[in-house]
Amino acid sequence: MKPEVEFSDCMCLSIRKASRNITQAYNEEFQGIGINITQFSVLAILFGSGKQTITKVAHHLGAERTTVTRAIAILEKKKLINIVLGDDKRERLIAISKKGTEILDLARPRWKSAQLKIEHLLANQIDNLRSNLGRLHHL
Amino acid sequence: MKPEVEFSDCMCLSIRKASRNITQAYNEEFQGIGINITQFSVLAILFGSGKQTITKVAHHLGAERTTVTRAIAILEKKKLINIVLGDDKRERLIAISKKGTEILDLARPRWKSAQLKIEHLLANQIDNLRSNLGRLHHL
DNA sequence: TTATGATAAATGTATATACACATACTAACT
DNA sequence: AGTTAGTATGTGTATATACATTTATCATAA
Repeated sequence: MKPEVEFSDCMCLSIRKASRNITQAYNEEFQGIGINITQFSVLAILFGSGKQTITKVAHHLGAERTTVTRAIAILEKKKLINIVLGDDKRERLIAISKKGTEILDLARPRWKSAQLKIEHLLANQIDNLRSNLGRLHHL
Repeated sequence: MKPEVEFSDCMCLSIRKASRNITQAYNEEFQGIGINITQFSVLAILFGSGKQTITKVAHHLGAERTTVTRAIAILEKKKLINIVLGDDKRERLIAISKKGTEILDLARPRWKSAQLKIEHLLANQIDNLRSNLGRLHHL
């Protein structure tokens, strides 16, 4: 009765598929706002935690630093952030701009709408899912 | 007692982070094999379900068609697949090659090892997680 | 002060992802 | 046959992701 591990059960496939689905769902909500969920995430962190280095933003997001570097470049091009050199001149300190705050205000209810759809879909399973996703950080 | 929806609870962030973690875990197992988990997925589908169009591979993976087009191009460059025109000349039929089968054989135990690590980590929660990820396909 | 090791960040390269658009072919209707 | 709608795929562009390497700066020991 040994349970065979089947490729069709690949957890990597499952989670990547779910990740694509969710990302698209959020991005659909953001249609016409001028930012996507990735950019929203960065702006929300900057708004909530204030001016900080790219490395710290990456930690907040749980993302690779160089990935965040590229995201920051996009936000800079869109004038949604301001960048200044730190006292430590290796650092670049990133802060949300006025325009960034305005767009963030526009985007917040869209985010909430997407989030509520998922919470509704998952109903009582949401904390469970969150907890299980959390375990995967220990890989 | 209204539960406020907080950005720190963003499901999109959680799942994308988990997706990155898992993908990296699988890819670490694949070190030195010459393929990554994405390529493994495509080869495994071709091996299991035989020669088929790009569109069908995309359906199997639950991925965007054009994403699969790019993945197929990489596998072709690596000589891990063979491509022939279908009777319907719009179609390109993709089949795993001899070299592809050999690498798949090498990769299978690596995949299983990564998969077992996750199943072990999640223990009795695995079916639960799978089921919850499945629900997200209805977005 | 200089040499050295550590840290912050950028860049090069490859791949993953999505969407809009273009192309080629098929099928079906007239 | 000619038109037209639908289908399979490719390509352009933008962004996301990861890893290796490089550059600039800082901190510290000699």
